[in-house]
Amino acid sequence: MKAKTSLFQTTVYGVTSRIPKGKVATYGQIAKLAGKPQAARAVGMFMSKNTDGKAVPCHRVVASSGALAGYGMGGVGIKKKMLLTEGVHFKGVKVDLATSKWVPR
DNA sequence: GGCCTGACTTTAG
DNA sequence: GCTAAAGCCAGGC
Repeated sequence: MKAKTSLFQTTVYGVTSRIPKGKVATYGQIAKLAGKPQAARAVGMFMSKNTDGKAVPCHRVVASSGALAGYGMGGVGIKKKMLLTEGVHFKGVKVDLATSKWVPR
């Protein structure tokens, strides 16, 4: 079979899978690493279409404000819970980017 | 090939 | 700090 994964999707998935445990990245950050700093929406779409939750930690991807955008596997509630379990700090209903934001190298 | 939708981001008030 | 509007990207029909 042929993987219909486009170059952009491959890059986005690669970057997302690189997010370490206990850290979170923003859509804009992933988009930028993918080569399209303005493709944050497209990144989110791939996540929504993504069924590889085991290979791609889409739950570690949040909005630029640290707020959880969404999760097609149970809702942001489950997403938040997973992040908390991994050691991500939360600032109310949002992620504490000050201490849990992923810094790509 | 064109239009609509979507897990976004940024700027302005 | 919050709300509203505009902009950009890719997928699906």
